[in-house]
Amino acid sequence: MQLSVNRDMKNSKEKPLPPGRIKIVLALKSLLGQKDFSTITTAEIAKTAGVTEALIYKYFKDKRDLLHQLLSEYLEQYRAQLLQSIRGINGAFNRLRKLIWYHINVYATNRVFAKILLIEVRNYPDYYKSETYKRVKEYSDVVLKVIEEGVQNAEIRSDLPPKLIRYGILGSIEQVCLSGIIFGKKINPDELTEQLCEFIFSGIKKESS
Amino acid sequence: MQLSVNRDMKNSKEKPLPPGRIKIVLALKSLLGQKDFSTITTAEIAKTAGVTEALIYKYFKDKRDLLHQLLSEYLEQYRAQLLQSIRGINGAFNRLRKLIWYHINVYATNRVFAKILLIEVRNYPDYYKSETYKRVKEYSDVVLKVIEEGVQNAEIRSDLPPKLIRYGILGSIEQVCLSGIIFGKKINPDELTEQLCEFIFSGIKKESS
Amino acid sequence: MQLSVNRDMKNSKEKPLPPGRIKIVLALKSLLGQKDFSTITTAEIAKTAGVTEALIYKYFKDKRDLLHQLLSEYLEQYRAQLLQSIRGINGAFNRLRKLIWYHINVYATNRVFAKILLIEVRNYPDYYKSETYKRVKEYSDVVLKVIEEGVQNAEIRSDLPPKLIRYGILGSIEQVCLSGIIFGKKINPDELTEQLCEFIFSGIKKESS
Amino acid sequence: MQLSVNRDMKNSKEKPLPPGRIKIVLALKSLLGQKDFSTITTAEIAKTAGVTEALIYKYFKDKRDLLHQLLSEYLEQYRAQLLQSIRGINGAFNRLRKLIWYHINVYATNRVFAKILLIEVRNYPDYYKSETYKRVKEYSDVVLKVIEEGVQNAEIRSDLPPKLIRYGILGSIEQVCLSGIIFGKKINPDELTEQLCEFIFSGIKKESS
DNA sequence: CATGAATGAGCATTCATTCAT
DNA sequence: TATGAATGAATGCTCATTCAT
Repeated sequence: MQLSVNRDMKNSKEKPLPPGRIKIVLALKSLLGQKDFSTITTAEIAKTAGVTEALIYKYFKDKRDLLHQLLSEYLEQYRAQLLQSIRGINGAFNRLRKLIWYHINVYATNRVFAKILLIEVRNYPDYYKSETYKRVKEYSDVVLKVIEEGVQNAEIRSDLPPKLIRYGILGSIEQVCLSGIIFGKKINPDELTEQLCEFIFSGIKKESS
Repeated sequence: MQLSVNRDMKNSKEKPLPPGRIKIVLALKSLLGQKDFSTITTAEIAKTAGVTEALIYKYFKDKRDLLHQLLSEYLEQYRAQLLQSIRGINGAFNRLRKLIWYHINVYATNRVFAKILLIEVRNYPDYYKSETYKRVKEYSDVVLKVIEEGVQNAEIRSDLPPKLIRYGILGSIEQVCLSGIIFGKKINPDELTEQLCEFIFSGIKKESS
Repeated sequence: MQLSVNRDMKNSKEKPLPPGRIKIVLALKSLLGQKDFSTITTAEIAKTAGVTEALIYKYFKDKRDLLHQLLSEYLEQYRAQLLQSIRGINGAFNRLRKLIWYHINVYATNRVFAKILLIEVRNYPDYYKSETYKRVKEYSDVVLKVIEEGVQNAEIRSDLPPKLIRYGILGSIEQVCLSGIIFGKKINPDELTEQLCEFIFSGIKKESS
Repeated sequence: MQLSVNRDMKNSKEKPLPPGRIKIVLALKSLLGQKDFSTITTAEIAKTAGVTEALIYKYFKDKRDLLHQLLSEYLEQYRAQLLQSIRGINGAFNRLRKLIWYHINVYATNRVFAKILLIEVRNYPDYYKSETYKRVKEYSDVVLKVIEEGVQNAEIRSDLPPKLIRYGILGSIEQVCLSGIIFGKKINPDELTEQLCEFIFSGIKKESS
């Protein structure tokens, strides 16, 4: 579940990211584990990273951009792992179950990522125009694809819009994880996956299947 | 559901609060509807209230104290209304249903209050030592009493600690309302009450009754 | 050595000072025993006095004026006591000894007064134009008179200007008391008087006498 | 007697201090010549220095730290000069006389330094835990060494603890300079040194020598 | 690739003071 | 005689950000 930050996203053959940049992102990641983004100062990030504050602005437009890029790197990483994790699994429901488990497990094991995604970025009005939001959509498109395949294979009801189903799935996961994240409680992926699938599958499963 | 801030809590015959104080509380209330408490500045509060920043510190120890007092006033108001609303209702389950509905409805209709109570104050480590927390407990004691009466009247199982039941009820309400509050979605009190009661009642109802 | 603040200075037959005023002066006196004048706030004075801040400005032009008036009352009190204390004493040297002892004793027993007089007021450029400074001169005129009488009675050298002698006496006392006051050490009036007189008297005493 | 602030203390080969920092220290030094530290504002310091207030906090922890660092630089400078000035002088008494003169002369020529050291810093309770206090002790250790050498060479009585003697010397100098500093009177180093030595030497000189 | 130096705007908070009642 | 309400002007300090080198 470790995220490699020293590789460029689009093409892993490209030259590695400069060490200063890596250190900065690593520093923010570490700090986000301890406190809110809004209470983290650039001075703090620079000190933790062992670089000067000015360097942050060499690589990132501003403090918020740094957060967004960190999030992007996480998202890209998780999207790739997600794709990998459902490879070779047959049946829409088995794939969805795996997918739900993977998603909950990310939230359960990476609180920093969960906190950013579920809380921090949403406060900012232009989040939905951001590059980050694009990546979030890329990520959720993986879910959509699995659903659409399930519909085509006549496993999933065709009278519900796939997007609605995806919304239901991701929304439920969020709702279920959110309070755990906010109040710092443990999240049990196995149990939650079980409960959630129980609910979702019997809701969307075609009667005849 | 409007909270009257211009009356003293303990004794409605006492002299009215000074207009500046009222304006300040009103200003914060209005601003909390638009943005996070941490991003609201004293200058902003003062400007919105039409008073000077200094006046804030005449009536409140500091910015946080202002938030706490606002919350206190809400809590006292709601506790009184809550007591009023269950008067004349017979049966522990009917009382609980009313109580749950009332509670959810407060969250649904007063987002500012909900946001403060469920998110803002919790970040502060000494919240649990605060005067505000005392009022929260006063409020939740009303719930406890209803449960204990239900136990005494043999309506509610006596093998579960009443405090645990209260925790379950309030916890469920919170969990259910939290994401609605954070993501600004509508909360439907009738529907949620129905679902919640379904779950809670069949869990705690005595078999023999 | 208690200073009665409830009587007007110029005429003891006049009506007593209003209780609010008395309380304010008393409050400042008490606070000056604990901390510097510059760190004492009007809010603190008012609270200690049990009155509102506004009342301070009914009786005193400003915070500094309050200090000056307190000092004035002390000075008037001490001048009267000083005159009283040398009554019936014969001989310039005996009178001076008494006078020096009295002066040192005031500093020793009333640190508040000493601190104001020796430190606080001097920082203010217009102290020398103030009403307070007039009273200080009135006080030191008592010393001057005793010296001049000593000169006329041929007890004290006539080749030294009496004002210079007075300056020497009061200057020595100050110097000797100052460090005690600043560093909070005890001041021993008997001992210091002895040493100071030894020095001063053998310096200014006429050879032939 | 001018203190060069643009050089590092430990190693004169090190890179020079940034111009902003120098300007700030210079500005405070200048302002301290005109008014009390407590009445000097950061805004004033910044304006006098021709920099922004924020820069003060880049180089100094807070306003008080700036004062301490200024004092430290003075102290280090003076300690070095003091060591230099007694080089080549033979005999404990000659060395002490020089040392006393030097010390008084510093107070006489650098009122700013004298005021800080004798008045300002003492009000702060944690002065005695500060880095500055360490330097003061370093400085006074020079005095102690001279005394101890005098004892070993049988010039100074060995029945008195050297530390006591040092305390007596420095204490006398302080007491003698203090009122001059507070009341802004001139201090005559030659005369004061003469008087002080007269007193101290005949007190501590060994009978037999 | 990275830094040292510097900044502008803002922050919560304080304080002496005023004035209508 | 006394007060309750309100204020203007600071105060020490922070923070994200810029830019020449």
